[in-house]
Amino acid sequence: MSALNKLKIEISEAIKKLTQQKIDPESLTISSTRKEFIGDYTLLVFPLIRHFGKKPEEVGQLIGEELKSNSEIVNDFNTIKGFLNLSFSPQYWTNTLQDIQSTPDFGRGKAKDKKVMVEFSSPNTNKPLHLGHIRNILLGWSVSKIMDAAGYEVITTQVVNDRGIAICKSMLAWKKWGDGITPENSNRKGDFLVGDFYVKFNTEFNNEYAKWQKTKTAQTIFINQNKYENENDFFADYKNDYFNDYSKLGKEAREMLLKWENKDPKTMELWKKMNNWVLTGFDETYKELGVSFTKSYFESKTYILGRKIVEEGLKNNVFYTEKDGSVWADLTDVNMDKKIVLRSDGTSLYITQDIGTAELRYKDFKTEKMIYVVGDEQEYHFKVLFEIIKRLNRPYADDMYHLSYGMVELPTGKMKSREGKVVDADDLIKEMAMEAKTNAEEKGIIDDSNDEERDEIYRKIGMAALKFFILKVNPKRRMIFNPEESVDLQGQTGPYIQNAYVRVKSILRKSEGTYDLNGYFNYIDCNSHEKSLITTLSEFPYTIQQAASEYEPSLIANYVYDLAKKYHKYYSDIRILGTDKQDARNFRIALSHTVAQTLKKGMDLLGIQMPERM
RNA sequence: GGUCCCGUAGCUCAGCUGGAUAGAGCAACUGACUUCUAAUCAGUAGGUCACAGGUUCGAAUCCUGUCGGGAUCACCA
Repeated sequence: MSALNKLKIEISEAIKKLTQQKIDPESLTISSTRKEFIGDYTLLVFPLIRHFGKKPEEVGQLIGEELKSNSEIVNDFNTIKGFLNLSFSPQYWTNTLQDIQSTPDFGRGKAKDKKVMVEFSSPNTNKPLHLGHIRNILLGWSVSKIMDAAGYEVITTQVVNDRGIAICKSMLAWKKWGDGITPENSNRKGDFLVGDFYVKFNTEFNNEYAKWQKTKTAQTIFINQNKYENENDFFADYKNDYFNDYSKLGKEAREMLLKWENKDPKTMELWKKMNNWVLTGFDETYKELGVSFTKSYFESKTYILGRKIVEEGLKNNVFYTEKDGSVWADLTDVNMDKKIVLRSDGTSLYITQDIGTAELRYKDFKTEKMIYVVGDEQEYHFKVLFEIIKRLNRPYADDMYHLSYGMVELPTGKMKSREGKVVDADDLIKEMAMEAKTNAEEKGIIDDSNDEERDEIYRKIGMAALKFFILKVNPKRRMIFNPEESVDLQGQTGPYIQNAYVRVKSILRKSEGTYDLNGYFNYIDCNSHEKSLITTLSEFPYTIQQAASEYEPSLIANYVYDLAKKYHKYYSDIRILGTDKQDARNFRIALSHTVAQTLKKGMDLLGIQMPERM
């Protein structure tokens, strides 16, 4: 990039010389020249013609001649219509490669002296992590890596929803039908075991509900409403009311929640036990995914937070009290509704909790920037939350962002964990590694390593396929995930990029001791592949900054793919080691080496590891 | 109904602040491994960028409207 900036300044100086007009170098549009034309970079002259009062081609000609005689970088040019194609001096390319190669942390932004918190995952403790969580976790982790590379200090957090009616359902079912089963005595992973009972509860509840629907009470209720004509439609919609008003199981679950809130010792004991099963299970899954958290927050400890801030806000007229004692924020002046922040009985809500958690995190880490990775169904919630925090005048209020992403659906429709209709994260991870293995065995590759090493490689390949598949698309898009078909190992995929890296590693192994990574500085014979690779390499820092400012891992994914693609092409077109000229050989190896390093760094930003061979 | 997101090749997706003939991958068909790893490369075919207007020298990109898909609008989380 620095060379491009230099070029822009040279151009603006040339324009000044020719027209006496000052032009902001940043306003110039320069892009790499399309391969159909001769040149390396292209300046768009259309926006400049008004300063000259001449035709685009004449303007291009004038600027081109000026650059050719005075610029350090440009040594030739041609104009086509309003496009000024500039060719760079041979030395430019070796210099640029040398710059990149000699910068160990190439790509990293300057330290920004600002802490950013990324919250992601945030699971419930009543069931295992599934495909939906995977998208959330991968996005969150990648964004945190990107922020880090862009120069922020990053804190990763999750808020574990370990309380409420859902976990009580699992607890109740375990008590009723569990017969003392544990992860240890059943050899079932803890989060799955608890999830089994969540499903069990719902199955039993549905049975109970189905029976009840035939009773006189139920039929009377159905007849007395006039919204639904169809009985099934009505009862589908009435489920929640049934749970709260008539269900025996519902009543038991609510009683359990009440006991929990009153800290009944036996209930607390069971709750702690089952939560631990789940959390231990989650940790394993996180480890498999390669993610970790600076700190985990638990709702059981934070759900009362925020009330104090609400009281403070009441004094400052951010909120007002209704007649029944409930507390509200009136956001109608910014086109939002009124929002309740404290119930009439004084208890807090989801939003109250979020206000409190944000404050707690600020106290813990002094994070002035907060990113919440949460599904797009909560967009309105976060809009409201951010507005309220702004009105409360918190120090972190100005830099809060909801990274919202679309739902992951199966070909059969939405996932429903209550019905057990999900793709579990663990299963998916295993399947991916299996597929990588099958694929490799069919091809008969990876021979010179032992079983353990091989399994590790398959795991890396499988995870790369999965992670890349999810991260390469814009988060806002909904995605339909077909477990059988979605994740390829060929083409625009994680393994494709790993393969480019592995090819370089293989070359380096084969040629060890026969090259000098610094022995090419006078080499001036770059071909078009090499120029294109160097250009792409030099865009890495810019891509990171852009990905950070847009919270967009897909930009990195596309960048890395582009670089790998160019390298594969280069590799098949030119034999890296097939030259006797020492400086050419050094140059090609150094270039390959730098590409490999950049691929590795880029993939790391996606949370993807590189194997040394595959 | 209000607000927000999405709509680009049969399928999955790129397309940066408007710029040259809209690009990849998968699937289909052709070719290339005695030569640095073929999880690769080269090629053929596949497009009314949902639709209609507008702004501009120039629009997939910006604006308005329409259509289609989704989300959301709780004293649930």
